[in-house]
Amino acid sequence: MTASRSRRANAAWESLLTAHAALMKRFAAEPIWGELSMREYDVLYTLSKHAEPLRLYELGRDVLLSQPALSRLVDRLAERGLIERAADPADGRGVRLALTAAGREAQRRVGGRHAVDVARAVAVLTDEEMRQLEAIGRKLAARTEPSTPDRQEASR
Amino acid sequence: MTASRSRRANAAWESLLTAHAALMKRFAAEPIWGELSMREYDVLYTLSKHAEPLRLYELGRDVLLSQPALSRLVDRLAERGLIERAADPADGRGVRLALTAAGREAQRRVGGRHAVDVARAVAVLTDEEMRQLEAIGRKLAARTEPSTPDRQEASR
DNA sequence: TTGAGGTAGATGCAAACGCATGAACATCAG
DNA sequence: CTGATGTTCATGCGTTTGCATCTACCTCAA
Repeated sequence: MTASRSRRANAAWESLLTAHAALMKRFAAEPIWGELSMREYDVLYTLSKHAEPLRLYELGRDVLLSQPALSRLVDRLAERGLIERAADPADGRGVRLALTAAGREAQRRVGGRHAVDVARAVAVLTDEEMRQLEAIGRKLAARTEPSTPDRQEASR
Repeated sequence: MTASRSRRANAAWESLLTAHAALMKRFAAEPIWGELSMREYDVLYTLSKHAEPLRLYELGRDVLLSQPALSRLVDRLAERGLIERAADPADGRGVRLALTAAGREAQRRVGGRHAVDVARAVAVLTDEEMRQLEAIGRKLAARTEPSTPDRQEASR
């Protein structure tokens, strides 16, 4: 990897970070969330994308939260009747998480309003840029297998 | 705004969110951070980008953290000798925040290692995509003035 | 079949966070 | 000059988070 390519990569990542922070703040300031925090909405949204119940660790892939924090967040949402926990018949350790009717309704209600704000914020991009961003995000999120396996031992 | 454009905008934003979460997790798992949390590094990095001391609220624009949380994070970094707080002579309310020598050194040490990981993660993109991402991020972060000023009153 | 090692999720606890609010200063109309 | 309003940062307090660890279960070689 050349130095200029590394510099460009870091500039691109910083740009993504800045945009993420700026838009997250803008969205958080919108009066659309009702009694859901953005993180809670994130969990409900992730569940709403899947027809099948999700395992906790599957949720954890999408939500930027530690496993214990996610476990307790799911706790609270279950106590509030928005999520249903069920034991996984195929794996005695696991749980199957699904939206309840109330949870789905809450996700739809908030999600509809949030989508409007997202569309407004992203509207500064051209259609072409939106397509580019979607493609770039997909490539970045795709797990790259460790090209240098000895990185594992490089731990402190 | 057409419905298809809104859908594309939301897909693009979700793609950005997913990439952000995936890469943040990957970076957090790297054994490069020493005694700095990623948020602490973020603050040190932001300060390192500016020659002049920063005000707390200026830091807050870049760091995704509430003002009280940022105030206390700065507290801790100052106690550890990485940041210097000084009263702002031009504004009795404000503080001027700057890296100490130790803070700059810590930022450089961790930043150098982190940049390698960033470059590796972003290397899945072509040069052209890196440029696109940088441009897109810049456009998204640029504050769009409220096109519909009556949104202010639409608060609950 | 068994037991060693791995994985999924829950829990104790200290640290950190967000919300509401306070204190100090700045600004500006009258 | 003065008081009303806005801004900047700090602090009290209840909630949430992360780290370390625990329990329960799964997997698989011997």
